[in-house]
Amino acid sequence: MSTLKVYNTLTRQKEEFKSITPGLVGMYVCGPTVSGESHLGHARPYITFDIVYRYLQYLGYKVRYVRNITDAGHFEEEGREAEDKISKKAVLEKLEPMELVQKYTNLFHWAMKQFNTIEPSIEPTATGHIVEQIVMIEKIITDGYAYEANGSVYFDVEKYNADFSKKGLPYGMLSGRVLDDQLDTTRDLDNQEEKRNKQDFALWKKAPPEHIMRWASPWGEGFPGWHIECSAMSTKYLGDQFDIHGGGMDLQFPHHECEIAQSAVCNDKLAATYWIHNNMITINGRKMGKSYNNVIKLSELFSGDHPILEQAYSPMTVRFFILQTHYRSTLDFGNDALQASEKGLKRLWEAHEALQKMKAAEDEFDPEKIDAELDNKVVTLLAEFDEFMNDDLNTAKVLASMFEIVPVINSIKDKHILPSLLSRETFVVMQSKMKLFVEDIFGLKSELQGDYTKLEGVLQVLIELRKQAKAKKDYATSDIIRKQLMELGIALKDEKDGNISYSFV
RNA sequence: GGUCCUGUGACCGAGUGGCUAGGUAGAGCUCUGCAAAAGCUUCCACAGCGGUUCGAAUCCGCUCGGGACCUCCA
Repeated sequence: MSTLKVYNTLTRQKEEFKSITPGLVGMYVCGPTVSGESHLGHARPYITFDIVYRYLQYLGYKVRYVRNITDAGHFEEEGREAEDKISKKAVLEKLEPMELVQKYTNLFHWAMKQFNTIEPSIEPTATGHIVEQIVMIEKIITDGYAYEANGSVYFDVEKYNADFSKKGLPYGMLSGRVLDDQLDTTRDLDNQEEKRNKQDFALWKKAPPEHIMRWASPWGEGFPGWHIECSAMSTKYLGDQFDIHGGGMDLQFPHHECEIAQSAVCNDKLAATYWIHNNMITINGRKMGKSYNNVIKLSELFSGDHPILEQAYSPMTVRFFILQTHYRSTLDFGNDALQASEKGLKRLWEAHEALQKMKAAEDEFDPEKIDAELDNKVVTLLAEFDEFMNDDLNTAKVLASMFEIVPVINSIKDKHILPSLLSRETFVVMQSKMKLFVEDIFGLKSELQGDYTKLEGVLQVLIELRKQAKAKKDYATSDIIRKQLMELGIALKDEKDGNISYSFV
C-alpha cells in the first residue's frame, strides 16, 4: 500500500508523511478570529483540515487536533485609528467584548456543525492563555531576541535572523522571503518609531486608555501581539515540535513565519514538521475577504439572503463544492458552480444510499457470470480512493473515481445489469468503501433533519393510492398525487418493477 | 517596486511529456400512460508566439491576461 504524501510549504514539495512519534499525530490549525461572522472563505481551511483529521484517523493515527479561537483582539496596525478590532466593534455595537466574542464563537460552532466537521480535540482561546504568552515573551526577552519599548515588547527580527540562520532556522524560511529584500517595502505603521527595525513585530502591546481588553503584565497593562498566541498554545498542547501546522495561505507570512521564530527562540526547534496551507476561495477571481468587501457570510449562504446569491446553498453542497477542488488551488465561487455541485452531490448521495440499501445475498452472485472487465474496473476505481488521497489529499480525483462508480450502482439498482457481473467480494468492498469515504472521510451526510417516520408512513399511503389509480389507468388521479407532492418538494419516481420511490428535492 | 502563483471546453474544475479526468449545462436515443430518475451515445479544451522532444495542456523562453503575499486577513 502506498503511503501518504503531503505538500510541505516549507520545502515546496510533496513529502512522505512520517509522524514524530509513531502512531501519534499532533496537528495545529489556526482558528477563527471571533470578532465577526465567518464567511465562505473561512469554511475552506476548516473543511480541508477536517478531511486531514479524518484521513489520518483512517490511516490509524491517534490525532490530537488543536484549533484555537482568537478572542483576544489583535491589534490593528494598519490605519489611523490604532484600536483593537474587538474592542472597536464592541463599542459600535454597545456590547461587552466578551459578549461579542461569545456570540461569534457560538456562530462559528454552529456553522462548523452545519458542515459536519469533527470538533478539534482541544480548542484553546487566546484570552485563556495570557499567562503562557507572557511567560513565552519573557523568555524571548531574556534570550535577547525581544526588547521593551514604552510598555510594548517587540521581537528583534534582525538579531534573530543573524543567530538562527546558523541553526538552519532563518527568518523567511517558510515564505521564501529574504530579510534584506524587505527593508524598503514595509509601509509606515503605527508606533513604528518604537521599533528598532521595521520588520520587528509586536509580542505585547501597551493598551491605550480606550482599550477595553487588557491584562496586567511585567510591561504594564496591555494585550498580546498577533502571533504569540499560536506559539504559546501549540507548544502547550502539542509540545516543542509537532507534526502538522495548518492554515490558509494568507497566513504564511507574516503569521506562520513569526510563529517559527518565536518557537525557535523558546524551544530551540522548528515548531512543526509539515506546514500545510490551503488556497483561497475567490469571487470573480478575487480573494474573498473583508478588505475587498466581497464576503458572503455562511449564514447568508445557507439562507440565500445575499444580493449575489440566486438561491440558498446547503452546507453539504458547500462542503462538496470545496472537495471538488484540490485544496492548494484557488476555488472560484459562482452560482453556476454551486448549482452544479448541488446536483452532483445529489447524484452521488442517492447512488450511495441506494448502494447501502442493497443486500449482497449469496445466491445473487455466481462466479461463472462475472464480467471480468467490469469487476476489474470497479476494483481499480476503489483502490484509487486511497491512492489519490495519499497523493496530497486529492479529494477531487477521488470524487471523479466515485462518479465513475455511480453508473455501475445505478445500473444495478435499475436492473440494467445484474449484480452478479461483479464478484461478491467486489460488491461488498464497494459498499463498505463507498460508505467509508463518502461518510467517514469526506464527511458528507444526509441533510434531512428530524424524525421522518410519520411522514414516511403518510407517503406510503399516498404511494399505494397512486399505484391503485395507475392500475385502473386513472391517470388524472395518479398525476394529481404526483404533482401536488412535487409542489411540496417530494418527487415520486415510477420504478421499472412497478414500485414507486420518492426523494426530497 | 519585491517575492510567488496562475491562465483548461458554456460554468466549476483534475491533470505525473505519449493513454476518456469528473461534475453541471447542451444534443440524441432507450425505458415510460405521461413525467422524473436512470442508462447509453454525443458536441464543446488546453491564452498567444517561439523553442526543446520521435511526441507537450504538461518542460524552457517571450508576450498578453488574472491573482496572492509584502498590512489584520482562512
